[in-house]
Amino acid sequence: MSEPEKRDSGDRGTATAEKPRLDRQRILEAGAAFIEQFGPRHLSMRRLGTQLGVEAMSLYRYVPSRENLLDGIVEVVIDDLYKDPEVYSEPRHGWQDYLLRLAHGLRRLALAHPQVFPLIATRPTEAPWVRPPLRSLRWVESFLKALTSAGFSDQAAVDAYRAFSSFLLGHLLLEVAAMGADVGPVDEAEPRPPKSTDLNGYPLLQRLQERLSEDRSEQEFEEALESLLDRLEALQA
Amino acid sequence: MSEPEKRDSGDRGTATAEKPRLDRQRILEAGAAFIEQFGPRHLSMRRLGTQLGVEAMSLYRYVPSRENLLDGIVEVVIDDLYKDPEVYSEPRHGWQDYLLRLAHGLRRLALAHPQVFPLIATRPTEAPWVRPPLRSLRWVESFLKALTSAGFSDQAAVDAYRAFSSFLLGHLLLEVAAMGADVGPVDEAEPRPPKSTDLNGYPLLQRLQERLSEDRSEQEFEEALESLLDRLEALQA
DNA sequence: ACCTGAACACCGTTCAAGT
DNA sequence: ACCTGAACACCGTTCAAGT
Repeated sequence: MSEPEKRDSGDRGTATAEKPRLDRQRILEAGAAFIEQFGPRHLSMRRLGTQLGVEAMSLYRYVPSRENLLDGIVEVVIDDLYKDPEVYSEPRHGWQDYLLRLAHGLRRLALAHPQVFPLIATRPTEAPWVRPPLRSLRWVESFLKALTSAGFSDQAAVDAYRAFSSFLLGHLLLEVAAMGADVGPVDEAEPRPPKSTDLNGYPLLQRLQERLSEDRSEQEFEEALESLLDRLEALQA
Repeated sequence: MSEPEKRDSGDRGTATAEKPRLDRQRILEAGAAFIEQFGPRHLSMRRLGTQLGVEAMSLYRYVPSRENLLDGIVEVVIDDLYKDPEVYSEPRHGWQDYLLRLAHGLRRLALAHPQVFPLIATRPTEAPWVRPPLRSLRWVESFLKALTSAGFSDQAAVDAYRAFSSFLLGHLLLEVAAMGADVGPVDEAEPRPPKSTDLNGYPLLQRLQERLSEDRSEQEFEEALESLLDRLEALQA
């Protein structure tokens, strides 16, 4: 009780700091942080081990493989969606409000984790009809409940679910890609040279290059989302 | 002239067959075929070399790196779009017809190369405003030309380009993923166990599972595309 | 000119061994 | 119970050497 917690070795000055102890959750969180910092391509069992002050082989006590590690990281990050106080898992002010909140919550999540989001969007899911970026039985159930309760037929609710997933996937993937995220493999070693593309022979690209480079992602998202909701409204019984 | 083309060694029965000779185009095509057969994760310089009856090191005479190889494969596959006789690079029957043909051409391409498409969708492009799945200055120019010529303002043409890319990316990525494609890393070694997910506690998923598993991708695509065109029509000056 | 062997610095993963 | 050292079968990439 009275003994201060200090071992004879003191702090050994390992890679990042003296970390408390290994467990699955800590490994997954460290993995997410690693990917956000260096990109998914740089995540190796060995480097993650070093980051945690441990040999790579120790990770296998908690994580059966690198693939499973990546799946776990995706889960850990997507868990934030359940914690987002602005996102409801069942509608409180109508289905449109529910969908708007869900869409905005996912967008916040993507922007907060631009390097991890491509994994959320592209890792295989447990069943083919569990579509990214929703990815979990729980959210699909929640989605279908919200819409059928609001008067959508079974088929209309399923169609809405598909349209909603495609919409989010396309928009958010392109948005994080534009942030320079690691959508697929990338080299962050080279910070992307200015790369002044040669636009000779492309008069419209020359004329519109400034407009093309403007960041209109927020307006884009809001307008497309609104248009999607209008379309879904037409599906309602 | 009279000599039959046969060397003293005869056919040595290498990996796939006695291939003519190495050059970049042949390597890229073999790479595309390899990915379509085994998935991107299994493509290594060494295995591709073997497939071509050559040591891995020989590839480096034509391809500076694996990254460059992947980029080249994407280009080779997307070149099919230029060869598609149903896709016009400039409008012949109005901008809607042009966009419909372009969208359908890309969908055909995705369905013909389900394993390569995720690379088309996720590899970094040469400029951030060159968005997948269009990916090339030439097509972006073509797109913007078609719309501005049809009376779209510069800003409206750019907005339409963005909406069109997001739409295609979301739909086609989810469609090939549902085909079991390698959207991100995957193990094709295991042919995906039946994986009868436990739906206890998810009453709607239970009730809707059949509907959720139905393939409605074509109708989905057509309806969403039509709705997109309606939306773009409203942007026109 | 074109391909290869050997080498380097990495991987993921297993397993007997240490504490 | 938890971590490690050594080993295996792979990687991508370089380069001097072979034909």
